[in-house]
Amino acid sequence: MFDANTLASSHVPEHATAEIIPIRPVEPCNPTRPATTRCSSCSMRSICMPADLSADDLSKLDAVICTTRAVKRGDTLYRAGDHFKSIYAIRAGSFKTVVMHRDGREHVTGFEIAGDALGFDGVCAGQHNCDAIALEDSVVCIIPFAQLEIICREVKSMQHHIYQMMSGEIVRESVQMMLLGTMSAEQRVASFLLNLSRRFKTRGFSAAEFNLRMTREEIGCYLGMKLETVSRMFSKFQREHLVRANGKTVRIVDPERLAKV
Amino acid sequence: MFDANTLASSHVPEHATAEIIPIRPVEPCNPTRPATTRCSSCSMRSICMPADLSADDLSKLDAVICTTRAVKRGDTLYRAGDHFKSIYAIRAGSFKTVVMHRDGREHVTGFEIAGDALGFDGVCAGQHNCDAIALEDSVVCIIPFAQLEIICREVKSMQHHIYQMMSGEIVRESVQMMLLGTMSAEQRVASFLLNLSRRFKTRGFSAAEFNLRMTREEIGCYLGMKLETVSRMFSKFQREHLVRANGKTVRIVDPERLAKV
DNA sequence: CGAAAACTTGAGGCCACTCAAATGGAGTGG
DNA sequence: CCACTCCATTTGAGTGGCCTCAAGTTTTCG
Repeated sequence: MFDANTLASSHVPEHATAEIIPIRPVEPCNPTRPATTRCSSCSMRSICMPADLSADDLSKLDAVICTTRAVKRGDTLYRAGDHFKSIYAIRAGSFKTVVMHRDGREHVTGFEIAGDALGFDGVCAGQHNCDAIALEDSVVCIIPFAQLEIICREVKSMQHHIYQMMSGEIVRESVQMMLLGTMSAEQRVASFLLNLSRRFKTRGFSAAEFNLRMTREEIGCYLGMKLETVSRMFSKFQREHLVRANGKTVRIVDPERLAKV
Repeated sequence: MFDANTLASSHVPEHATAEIIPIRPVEPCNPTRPATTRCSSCSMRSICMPADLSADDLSKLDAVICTTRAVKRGDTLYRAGDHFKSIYAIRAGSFKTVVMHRDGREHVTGFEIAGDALGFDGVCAGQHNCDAIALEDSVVCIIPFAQLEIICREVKSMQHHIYQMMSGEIVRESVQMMLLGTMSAEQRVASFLLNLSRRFKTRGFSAAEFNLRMTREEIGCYLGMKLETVSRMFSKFQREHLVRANGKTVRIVDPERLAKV
């Protein structure tokens, strides 16, 4: 088996593997064997698809989502301006989405990890609105949107699920706008760490300790501050025994007090 | 006829009516007659519905969207936590959407005017995520979401249109995140004015002169700055002959230079 | 292993905030 | 219609948080 969990774990650096605790059993990764990409047997299904699909519905999905794509660290899955054709479910790895202003200014609009979907921004204008860049070697399921629309006309729960996913993105973005509009640098970094923690936990990893796949600069660009400020906040939290940060490895020591910052 | 244009115009304060130039003919408003709310005859249709609906499709829409609701200035259309049942198309007037943090901090996530849709944030969790508050006496079309989903399974172009609207909201929010994350106070206010201008123009009003329905404080809360700073930027633009602002009345004198700020 | 990239920390400056006061405008009641 | 009140807006003065610039250290990766 070659599922998302296996891959995700296989990309954790050696020195940190012991700290990351997958709840689901981890099976050995066999990269020589072609990926069997079927929603019906995917361990990410509970995260990226509705729960109540029948066997019949699942076979429809399997017929549509039959290809995956590997994206190497630093490569783009799509760029702003690219023709929109598919959305992508992250099977393994992680991405950042970046919007660019005409004057060259960049802003990171989100970090997406295994189980997240990418690409809904392209439906509106028929072309993507941001760059999606892999933060590590990653694998995505390719979901042709036209075919997904057909399924959604046939399967009510799929239809509703897609609406929920898009609505969820709207809600997450509005929360992020509040963060950017009203919070201090200290509060933003605290929120960021707790948010990542919660998402890792949902996916069966440790909520307390994890590895950041993004640089301080990328975090800063996401939170609307400079990389030096991010670094200072990490140091501050460390001094206050809220967090232990060692480079990319982060341990949240006191989540309650961190939330109250 | 009792359409959105008529209403919108009827709410423009007397002293400003002459400045606002509707492109479509304005018909007299007759508030004693019940509103005939039919998509098939609504002048906002080109803004809030797909262009290529057949007569048959339109009659399906008319069967679903049969009620409107008047919301007085300052009243809420819905609140965060309210059970989600419908989305709303603004027929006349304008709204702000506000998210609130546990600690009482508020952030304005958007200003919506006639032709815009409201409420997609509720699909995700089955309850609304923000408050929608009328900035002036307004009228919305109520669109029960469950029934809209049924239409979307039957009418391909409606299905696609809803996806486009939600995607559009995702894109607008990501642009706003960039604004909040990377721009100076001066640039934010300039973007805000140009954005409003463009939207008024799309709806057949003057791009150069319009009335703000929101206070400086609400603008500041939307742009992530204090009301005093908003006021200072207005004054600054006035000194530089980019904008003429007199209270709520704004005239954009030099849009090109304003865009380059 | 070596070069490049990422990270940390310090010093000083600037933009937006806070606090304060005066002015203007809208709505209300006599 | 006017006086009054309340809220919104403008403007000024001073402060502080985050940015800029810089140097040194650590980590990553070919």
